[in-house]
Amino acid sequence: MANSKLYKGSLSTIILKLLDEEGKMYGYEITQKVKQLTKGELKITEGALYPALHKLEAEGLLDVEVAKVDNRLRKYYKLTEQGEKETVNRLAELEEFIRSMETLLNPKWKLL
Amino acid sequence: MANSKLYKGSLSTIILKLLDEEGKMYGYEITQKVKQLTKGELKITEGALYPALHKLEAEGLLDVEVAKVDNRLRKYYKLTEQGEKETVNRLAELEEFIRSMETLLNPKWKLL
DNA sequence: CAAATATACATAAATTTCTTATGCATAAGT
DNA sequence: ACTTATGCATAAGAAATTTATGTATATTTG
Repeated sequence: MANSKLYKGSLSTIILKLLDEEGKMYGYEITQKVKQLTKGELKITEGALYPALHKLEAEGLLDVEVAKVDNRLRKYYKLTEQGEKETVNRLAELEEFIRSMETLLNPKWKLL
Repeated sequence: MANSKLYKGSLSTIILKLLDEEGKMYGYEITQKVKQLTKGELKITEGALYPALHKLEAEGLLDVEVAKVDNRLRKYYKLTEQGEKETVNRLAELEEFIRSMETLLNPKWKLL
């Protein structure tokens, strides 16, 4: 996998948001969903994803449930109650960041 | 200084964009400008800013010019020709990232 | 006028987060 | 048979930042 440009810090928020929308997902599914939704612009690498999932779980924001499909293992993650609250916070933070970036990138202030 | 949430990777692009708009700026001025434009949402710390400026200079994207104002030192930075080209690229990348994030955060896809 | 704040640069240690490189295993396509 | 897709995982290294300092001058404030 080559370039993706994720801007460090946004990954866990993306995960939380997807789980909030989809209810439950497993790791591989998340990588494919992000690739599909962003038309290949964002590629979540496994080396980033799995540690991130484990961390979110350790923080008590995710619950895991193991399933076996076609003799292959899947680990389904879903938000805990605490995870849902934290999702709200992180989304607000990320959206605030995006608004700030747009302010900087669309310099209406140049006119002032 | 407390929270700012810069999302690693965006700092150098912010610097390049500001210099593209303002022509030339010195470090401290950049921190204040970002704080002002984002109404305090984004705070560039000095520990991040100065190494970033030095790196951009080392990469040949910035030129420096030292000035003394009120017996205090200022290092004015401005884009080199190469810096102007690179600014275009990095802005495009960052805007692409923002579009991707908005796709993920505003799930019209939930309706599909 | 002494102390605090603002201006202005800088660097180093530690932390966080990610990339790259592996590794294992099963299923499906060619 | 071989490659690609599915599915998990970890470790080493790189990159970008935070936090903590350090130095120095100017201005504001009690």
